[in-house]
Amino acid sequence: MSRLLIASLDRFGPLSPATRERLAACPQTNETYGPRAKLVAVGQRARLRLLTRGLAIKQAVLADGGRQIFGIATPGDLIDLNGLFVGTDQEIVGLGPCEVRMITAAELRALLEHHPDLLGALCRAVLSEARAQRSWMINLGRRSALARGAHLLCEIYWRQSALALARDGRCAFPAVQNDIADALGLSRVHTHRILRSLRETGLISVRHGVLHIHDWASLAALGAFDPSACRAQRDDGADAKRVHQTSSQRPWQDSARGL
Amino acid sequence: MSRLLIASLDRFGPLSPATRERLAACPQTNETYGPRAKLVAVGQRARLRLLTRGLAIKQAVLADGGRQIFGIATPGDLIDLNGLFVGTDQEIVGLGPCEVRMITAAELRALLEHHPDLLGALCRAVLSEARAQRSWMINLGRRSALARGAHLLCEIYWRQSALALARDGRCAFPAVQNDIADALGLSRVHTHRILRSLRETGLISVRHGVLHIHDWASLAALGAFDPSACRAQRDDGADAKRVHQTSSQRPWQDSARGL
DNA sequence: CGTTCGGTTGATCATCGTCAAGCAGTGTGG
DNA sequence: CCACACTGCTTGACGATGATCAACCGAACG
Repeated sequence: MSRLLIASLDRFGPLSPATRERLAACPQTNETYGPRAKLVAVGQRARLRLLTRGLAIKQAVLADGGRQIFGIATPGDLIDLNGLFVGTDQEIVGLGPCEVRMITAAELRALLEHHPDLLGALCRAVLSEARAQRSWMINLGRRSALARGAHLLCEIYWRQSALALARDGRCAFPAVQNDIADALGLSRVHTHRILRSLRETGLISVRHGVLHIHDWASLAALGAFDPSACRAQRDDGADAKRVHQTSSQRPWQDSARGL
Repeated sequence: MSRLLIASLDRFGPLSPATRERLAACPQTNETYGPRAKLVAVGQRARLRLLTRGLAIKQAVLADGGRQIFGIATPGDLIDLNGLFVGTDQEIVGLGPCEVRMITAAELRALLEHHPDLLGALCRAVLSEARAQRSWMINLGRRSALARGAHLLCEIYWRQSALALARDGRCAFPAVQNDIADALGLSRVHTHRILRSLRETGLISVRHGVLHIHDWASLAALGAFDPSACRAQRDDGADAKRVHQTSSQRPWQDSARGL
């Protein structure tokens, strides 16, 4: 039952059949978390933790008690890659209820030793995360508060939409205003005003943890949202011409239904 | 003459002797750039470009003409890792005059195919860059303009200090105020005021491309600077107990002298 | 000698943070 | 069933922070 993990890794580059078989034979453990649970703590080492259900935020708590959110994780994301070689420096906290699938640390070590193409896939995943971080940085550094908010909501929706977790302009977003503030680098009060403004201009509404985007075009324009920054990166080098990308598409959507 | 490249990679985890030999046999080309030259353009693929002299900034130019700087590169940094599998999304621009050493794309491809531990080192380097980006994000999102400026200057100095490129509170920093503004997410005018404030309180001075830090303790406190976020990450796993770390320390300082 | 580039300054205004208070929903214990 | 606390949302008032506009200066350079 490890199709999920294989498919998620396969997004980042073709795995060899041998590696895939070896992964399929890996014993995996499943964990279910309630809302606001800490999925990965600072200092933990990687165990190929795969988020299979729910949304999670990547964050750091600062010495002064503040918090900066670095990004969000959606189903299919590996959330502990930062701990591959040294302990993680960011923690992962679930927004709504979450499910995580993982293998053992020993298993991961053995896998990495014998299957170099797995390391390649992980490397691509890390590069992809770094790219997402740069997009987030642009949001923090170069946009007004209103545009930042619009961009964040676009990303939330777009990423879930790519996983078939969004429909009719609606998707899950069980964050409180405090979370949004810490993601945008704004104060709690001002974040509220931003959201109200977006609501009053008819662009969005948020209720009961569900984000509803009424006017995608205007919201994307306001936030200068560029969907291309969200795509996973496969190797477009020598063997880029393969087209088995759509073969095992989105196998996690079954287990991810029902927000 | 490829000791530089090997040592720079070795920072990120022990390379096998075989890989090291293979790297030593690699033909490398050297390039010299004048100030403000573009070292890596958007869309380029990786060729293991190693910055051997000078400072460079990692940046993106936005659709509206704006610019966000994601970080700075110092000698010993691989500046095109983002292009490992797909084209880079960030460009690298030299501040002062720079030198870059690189291998051919074909060579890199061959290396990666036959030496999995090299991919491991690259993966660590990418993880390290991602961590630096998160530190940068905290600066953008959670600190006041003054603290942001102080933190940036601390990082500039600290990183060069680790390479023996700083002495007596002085180090190279040939950036114009516009660069600093785009690094901090501030306007040009306000950046000037920040710098003036730091100067008038006796913390720093900048003249002729040389940063002079008069009061490190106060500057670090003001910027909440945490040096631990700058260190390279070796594998602290199974084989962490090795102590040959200081063996070939900082071999690039010879070629990096004379800013 | 004019031009360009970068630094510098002041004035003014918009944005955003802080403080303080009230409100609605939810759970809890008496 | 009702007080009570608690959490998160909402609002207003005020002040601090930072952006924008405009102008000037000095050095480097053709």
